[in-house]
Amino acid sequence: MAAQKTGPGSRQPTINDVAALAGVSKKTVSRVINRSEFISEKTRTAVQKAIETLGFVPNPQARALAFRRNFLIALLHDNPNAQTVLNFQQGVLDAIKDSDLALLVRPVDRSSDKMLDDVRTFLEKQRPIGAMLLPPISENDELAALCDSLGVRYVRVGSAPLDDPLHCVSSNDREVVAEAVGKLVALGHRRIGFVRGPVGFRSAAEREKGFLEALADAGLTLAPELNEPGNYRFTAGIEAGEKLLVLAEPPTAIFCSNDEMAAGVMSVAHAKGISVPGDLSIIGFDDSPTATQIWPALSTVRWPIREMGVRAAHTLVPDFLTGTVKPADPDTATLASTFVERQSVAGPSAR
Amino acid sequence: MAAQKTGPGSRQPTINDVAALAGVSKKTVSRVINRSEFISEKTRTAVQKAIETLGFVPNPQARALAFRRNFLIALLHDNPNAQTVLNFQQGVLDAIKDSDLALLVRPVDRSSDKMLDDVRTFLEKQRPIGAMLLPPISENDELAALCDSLGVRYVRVGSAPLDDPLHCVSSNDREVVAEAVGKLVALGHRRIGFVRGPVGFRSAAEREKGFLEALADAGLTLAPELNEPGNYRFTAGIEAGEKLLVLAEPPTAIFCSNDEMAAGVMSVAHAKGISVPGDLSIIGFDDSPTATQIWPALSTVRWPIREMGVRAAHTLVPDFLTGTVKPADPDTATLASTFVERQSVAGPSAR
DNA sequence: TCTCTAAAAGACACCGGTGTCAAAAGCAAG
DNA sequence: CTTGCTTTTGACACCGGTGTCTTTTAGAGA
Repeated sequence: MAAQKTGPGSRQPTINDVAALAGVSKKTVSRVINRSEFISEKTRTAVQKAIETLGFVPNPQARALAFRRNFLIALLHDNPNAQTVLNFQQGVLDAIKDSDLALLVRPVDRSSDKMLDDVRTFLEKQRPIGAMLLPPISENDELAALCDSLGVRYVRVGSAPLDDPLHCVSSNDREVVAEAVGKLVALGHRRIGFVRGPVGFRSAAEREKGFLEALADAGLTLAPELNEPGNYRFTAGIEAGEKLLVLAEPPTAIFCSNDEMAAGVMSVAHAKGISVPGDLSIIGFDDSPTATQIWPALSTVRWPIREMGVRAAHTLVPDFLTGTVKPADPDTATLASTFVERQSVAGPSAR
Repeated sequence: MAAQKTGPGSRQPTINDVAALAGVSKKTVSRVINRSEFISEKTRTAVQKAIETLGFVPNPQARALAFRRNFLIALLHDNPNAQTVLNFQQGVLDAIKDSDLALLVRPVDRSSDKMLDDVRTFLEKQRPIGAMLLPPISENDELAALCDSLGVRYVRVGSAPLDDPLHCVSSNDREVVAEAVGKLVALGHRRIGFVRGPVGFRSAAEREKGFLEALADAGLTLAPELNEPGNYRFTAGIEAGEKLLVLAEPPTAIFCSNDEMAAGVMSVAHAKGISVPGDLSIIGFDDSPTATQIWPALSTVRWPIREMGVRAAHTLVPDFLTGTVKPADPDTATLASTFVERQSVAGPSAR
């Protein structure tokens, strides 16, 4: 007798509707939804049929409440590079596709002094199971501590291990930068300029290490006048270019710690009539969209950001991801970046 | 007797804890949370204090359940341009900052034939209050119909009104393209090439209209050999450039329907030794990061994407956004794009 | 002081699921 | 046909809030 269970109009069917239609208790329906093993095949089939007939979809809010845990994971980033964020996000979505999880994306303002409070408020309000921290904010230890103190799991994504493997997904940037710069050396370059990333960034330090390693391997050292500071911005590339390219003995190649700065250096070269790669080889880092949208196309290092998203999801919430897209090699937390050769690199011109 | 209400360790305080501490019923606490007017100042203050003492944050899942409505809005996009998505998202977040809403971001694959099913599943599962559709998927009428049929509000974001104002936030791309091309004409350009966006895209059609309008206003027509198809990709710009720049009488200026294609055309110009802007002026559209990361910097049209995010949020869920960041002019659904002049434009060289 | 009314506060069911534990059903062995 | 066990199912409380309706309190007027 109780009110018409399928409801008037388009009310969303509930577990009670399914139970009524299948002639079982709601708890039994719950068991089917959650793939409990203590249920007979016959009942399971009947309930499944009722679920399909009604087009029942469990209410995630109600489940979250009853489970005392919701099914959200958060992606915190400070957008240094939109494409990177989106690619990573795509990887995470690949990984959680067939799970019950949903993804909340949250930009944070690293430069704000209220940053920690903002994140705290966000985490307290949404109570995600876990949070993924993209660089550069992944390098912030206070943030990781905050997650810990709130009982929110976290994974830090970075260019080198930042924490124990349980909390970390990283790529081998240092090695690949060394490889890339090694190729410059192999081509015959001896005066190789360096444009650094911002001070205090782990990624910048790793790239610098890789660069210096490659020089050292070749028995070279970095002349002070070839070492330029930078901040990952295009304008820093311009400034570095303006200095490096007017030297009495200018470099024949320049490694820039990211693509944006490499684009800046390249602009200066164009403006000064310096041919790339004829007179100057340039290598960047990130394989951002810009890398293939400038001329000549930029040789750069691509980090496996989408795969890192998959990996990060599996590191963060392995218990929620049975039977979904898996990372290629679940045992290593470090994924391989690759050097992508394009037209901005050639041997030094004979002079 | 009842278990220690503040709980062992770090259990999140609930409304019951607050009620107990303040010595009132949970319903009264609920009234304070929801700013009910039927409550005495004294009680409100006492409850507020208890809330602060405990650091109580209402459980959004429980609220969602009780309200029979959650506090989620969704952003659906098919990532044509990562920066655009992120800027729009930022605008939405600006708008919902002080509200109870949270934002779910969801990329969809426009080219998949399961796209509608995917979106349906997503909406049924998450049941957001509303969805924002970014171009190009905002142009998909089936998607809008799907939202309607699921009782999910929606807003379509586009380069021109796509629907009634209740469901639409747009920019005046056509006018601004006409303005930009008008400047080329004013500089003395007569042979102006055109690289179109993909067929079937509203944005491409609008930009084309604006281009043709400007020509018509100047009494010019578009010569067939100066009209190139495109698809918003860099390679399409390359192809268009390869054709336009080898003509017996090449254009002195080219309008490209987006920045990426403009970058392609510019690459071809560089490769052919054609000076930009000396021999060729180029205008793009989007003001993407690339626009300022190529040399010379690209003149382009910037659409007010972040402001559109704010506007979209207010159009979608005005009832949830009292007292938060407001759009500048709440009455128009159409926002103004602007022409951004940079170094890629000059008068035609005398020949 | 007492009555009446409006404002404030509370009791209790309910939103749609899950956990616990008890009851029912199924089945092999006696 | 029982007994005793295991498997399957269900009753009921509960998660943490809100809606409805009732009761209590406060204040104005007689």
